Amino acid sequence: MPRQSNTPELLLDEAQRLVQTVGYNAFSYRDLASAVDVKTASIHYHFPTKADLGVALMRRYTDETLLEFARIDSRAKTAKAKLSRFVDGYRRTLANGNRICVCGSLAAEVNTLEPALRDAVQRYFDLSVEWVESVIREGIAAGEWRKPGPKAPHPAALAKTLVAGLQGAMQFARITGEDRLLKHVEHQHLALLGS
Amino acid sequence: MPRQSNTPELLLDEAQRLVQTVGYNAFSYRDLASAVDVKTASIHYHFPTKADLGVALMRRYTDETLLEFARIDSRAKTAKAKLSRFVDGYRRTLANGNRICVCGSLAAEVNTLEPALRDAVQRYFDLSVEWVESVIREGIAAGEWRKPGPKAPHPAALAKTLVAGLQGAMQFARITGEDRLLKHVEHQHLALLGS
DNA sequence: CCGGATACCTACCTTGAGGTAGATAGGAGC
DNA sequence: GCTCCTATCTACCTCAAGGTAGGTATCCGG
Repeated sequence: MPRQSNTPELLLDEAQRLVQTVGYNAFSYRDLASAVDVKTASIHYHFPTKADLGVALMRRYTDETLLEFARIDSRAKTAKAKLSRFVDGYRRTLANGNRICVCGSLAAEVNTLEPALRDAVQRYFDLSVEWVESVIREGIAAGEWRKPGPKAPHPAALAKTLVAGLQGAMQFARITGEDRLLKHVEHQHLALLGS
Repeated sequence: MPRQSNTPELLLDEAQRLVQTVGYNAFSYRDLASAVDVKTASIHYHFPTKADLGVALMRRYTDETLLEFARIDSRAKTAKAKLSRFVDGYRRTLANGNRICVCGSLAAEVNTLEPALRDAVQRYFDLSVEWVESVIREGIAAGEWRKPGPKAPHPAALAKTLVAGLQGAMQFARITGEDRLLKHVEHQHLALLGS
């Protein structure tokens, strides 16, 4: 028995997969147990309650997303390229077994979640919108896009509709099989920005 | 004991409210029973299984929506006015106790639903998109909006992103408290149409 | 006024949920 | 070699889920 097992990570992997495919309320410790091949009591050892597991999952998911933002910031040259990579993350998620965003899934059940978990979801959306908005402002400052006015909506509004639109598009696409929807959302926002 | 009770309707009312606030998997026959003040066995009398209740709910919800489309078609003069009324329906839903669309809620749990229920959700989205697309084509034909081209996306794409965007916006708005998001989505689509 | 249908009830079942108590195996440090 | 800690196990608990069996009250049509 190793002093440090990676069981918690394996459990979070499976929990994330299940949240993204069936939802938070629809999976049980038994599901996790059979997938990772441990007993449910062992899961309670690592995550005393399901809310603890949910919070741990959200922490990891948020950290990974912030890391991804940093990666995009350092590697993509233009604001347009940054947005494109951002949307591509959603596309890859959907392509990976018809998953949707963890927070898009939790958003639908938000009124059943522990406050700590609900707060984590809200924080994730806030961070996403904040980053997207900064990218939009950067693109405007760099002359890639036009300034807000009668034709171009404000960056704050565009950032929110992009994030919300992508979440909705993933759920919609998963049901209808529509595979170009995320691209449409991206292109429409680019068009509104004037590029 | 009346020969025809309205218990089924009351049950569907409460079931709909619960789907829109906590989700389909998060409410039980006990919840319905206590709200409508009957016993769970009576609910099984009207709706033998929960899937039956879900299907009945979707039938009613879809019928009401189609009726609403017909009302809009007969009362609104311009295509722009039609879209405005359409979006206003979502706005009213959200204003009514922070509810989201029944199908937006079910969409997140779609992989846990009985096939019949899943089909009903897909049909709802198909019907919505179909109607929105027809309104957009009507607006273009009437000269309200510009034809699809390099600047204006195709009606089919716009219809899908509008429906998906509104679904995402409702879920996003419910969490963040953002109240102008639906308007933003509407205005952005109008801008893309050139009005 | 009686038969049958409707709409409800009481009482119960099985399953699976989250969670707990306490025992056990095994590597790390003294 | 003993002890401690980590990680896991077996065995159990309570509760609530969806669902069923069978009874009963009420009303309507004949």
